[in-house]
Amino acid sequence: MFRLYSKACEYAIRAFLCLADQRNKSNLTAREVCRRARIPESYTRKVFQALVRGKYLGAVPGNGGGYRLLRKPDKVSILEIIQAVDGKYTFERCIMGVSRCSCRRPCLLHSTWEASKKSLLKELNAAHLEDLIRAGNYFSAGKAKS
Amino acid sequence: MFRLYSKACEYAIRAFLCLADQRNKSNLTAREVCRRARIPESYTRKVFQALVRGKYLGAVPGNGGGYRLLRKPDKVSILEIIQAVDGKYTFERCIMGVSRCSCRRPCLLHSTWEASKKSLLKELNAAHLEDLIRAGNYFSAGKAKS
DNA sequence: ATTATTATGGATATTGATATCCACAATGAA
DNA sequence: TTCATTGTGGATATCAATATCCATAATAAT
Repeated sequence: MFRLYSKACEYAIRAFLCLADQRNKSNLTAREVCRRARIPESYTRKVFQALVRGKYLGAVPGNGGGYRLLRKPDKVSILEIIQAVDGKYTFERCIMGVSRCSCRRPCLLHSTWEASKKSLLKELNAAHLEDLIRAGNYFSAGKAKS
Repeated sequence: MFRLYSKACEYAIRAFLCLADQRNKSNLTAREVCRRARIPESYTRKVFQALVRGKYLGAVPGNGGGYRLLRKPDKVSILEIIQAVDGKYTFERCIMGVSRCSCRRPCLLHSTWEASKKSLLKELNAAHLEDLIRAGNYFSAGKAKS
């Protein structure tokens, strides 16, 4: 079925929003982030590791340690998070599974999808963590059903 | 990662285009459709079964039998095929996995996604089998990598 | 009626995404 | 130094999507 992004990515977005909300305060442990964001801890830990390697998160091990956002919430778009977790080219693969699909050798849905994708990416690129938190539904957002 | 639709759906679209191209001629066996569309036969057979139940395809068993499109190619949109295979509500599930997400109780990405989805569905609804075949890239479309 | 052909439905195998667990390294506090 | 705390990395488990196989039913030709 349709999926905009992976589960790992869903958790990352929720965690980022949590960490963005915590900005300028002390860092948060993985346990605490996952508790607040209501996402599975053991799995999300793996996601964090990748995000640390990608320089999105800073990690401090040991007593008093935890994670913190390395970039300003108004500079991190949802599109960036998706690409950081699901891969830079997650939206570039041919939706018909044609390996050598391109404008010159288009698959059957190439132009249709190109048009749709353009507006999709535009929206995702325009949505920043800061905006979503300001929108005010941060704490009312329900639990993700894992 | 991102997926507009399932593999089953990808095969259905390719098969439908093949059957639409065959319109007004005799029906085609599953084997022949899959050979022409370059999709795995054993799996696609299962997809056909569902499409027969959904009244999209007509099936004739026995010698000389096969499948045929029950509706005119200019009346079948890509969106319809997707919904027939992946479920009518495949685009309606909350992308944040929030079970009770709605306009009144929006998830963090609700409005962002609603805007994106609107244009996406518009494109998919406007693309009909007839159009895609007329576009002329039907036979040049490469093999899907299974 | 017999045979060849074709779709159907059930059962099972394979694969990738998701999820969990545990030993280990790193850090701060006592 | 010793201890509690916390992130890291490897291994493994679980689950849903994908894929394959086989016995059976339906149909046409002979």
